Amino acid sequence: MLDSVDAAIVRELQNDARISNKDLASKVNLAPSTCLERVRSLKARGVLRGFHADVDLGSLGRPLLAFIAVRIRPHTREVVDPFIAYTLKLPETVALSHVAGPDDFLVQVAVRDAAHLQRLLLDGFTSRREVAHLQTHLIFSHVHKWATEPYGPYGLE
Amino acid sequence: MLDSVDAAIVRELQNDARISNKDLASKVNLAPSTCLERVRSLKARGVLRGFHADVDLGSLGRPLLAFIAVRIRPHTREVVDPFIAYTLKLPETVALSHVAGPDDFLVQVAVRDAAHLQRLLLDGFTSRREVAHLQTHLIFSHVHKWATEPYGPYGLE
DNA sequence: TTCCAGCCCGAATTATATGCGGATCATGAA
DNA sequence: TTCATGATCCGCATATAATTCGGGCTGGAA
Repeated sequence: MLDSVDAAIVRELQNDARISNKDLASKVNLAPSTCLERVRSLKARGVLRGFHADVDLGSLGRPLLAFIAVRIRPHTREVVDPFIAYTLKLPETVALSHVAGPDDFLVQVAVRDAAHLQRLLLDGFTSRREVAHLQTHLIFSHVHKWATEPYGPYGLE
Repeated sequence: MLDSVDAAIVRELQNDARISNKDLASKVNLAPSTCLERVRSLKARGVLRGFHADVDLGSLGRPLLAFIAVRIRPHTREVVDPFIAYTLKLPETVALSHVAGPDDFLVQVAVRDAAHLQRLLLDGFTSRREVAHLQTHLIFSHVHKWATEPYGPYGLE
């Protein structure tokens, strides 16, 4: 379990993963050496899974975001697993969720423009036999909340 | 625009935002001092927006993920803006997308369990006057692809 | 009480980050 | 072609930071 110091470390690293160990230690009131051990422990325990740059997709030539809701038929492991592997290999794919409900997957994609999206849909999805239904949701704006508060012992909810 | 060295730097920082400047420089074949300047420039130009730890939500007591598709009525700025602000303040909210289509918003939430989700839906959403329709999609699995390849000059697509 | 595990700290040692002067190179004007 | 200009890069010197390690403190078990 996480104690309050772990929670503080996690929060700071969610806010700024490139903070120096020294500054991090100072923010959570630990000596740098101790802080370093804490961070290592959090990584070892799988709490901290990685550190990633948040990049402006427009600068990468992919300013348009969309969700693609996909229904797969048949919804069996033999079909689902390859579909997941395939989708994750598409350069346009940003995130993939396997969900419950009428739709089976929600694929978040980043593309250059509408024409690119159209090509992706036609060539990348509807052309596949297992894809039974598609619905596209253009994304006007998207906000990711990088910091998530712990729920339970250290949350008050 | 990004040249190929910028693209390489961005890719490395997407993979590991806590890489040392020295190691990063070595990976992209630059001197550390030059690499530092490149990274600063990428931040200044808004290409690198931030660096964030990827945290295991289960460790934070929120192992259950869901999308909540929300329809708002009326869909006017006077109603939409406060709804966005409200939703982003909920501790359960992880991401919020304003989308085109029958649904107006897709809210990604992280909760402790089904009961928590139910409470969130009833007290946090359906109780609000502007919320006309809700549909919840439990997320069985979710994969985020941290690295996105540039599209255009440096992509081959 | 004694031992031990779990945490924490500070000092010393390495390693890294950063500021700067100056070299190199592509470009475009004369 | 020649020269000025700006952009980019590098290496070195110095300031900072990361990391290791020995040891102290505390609470619980025996």
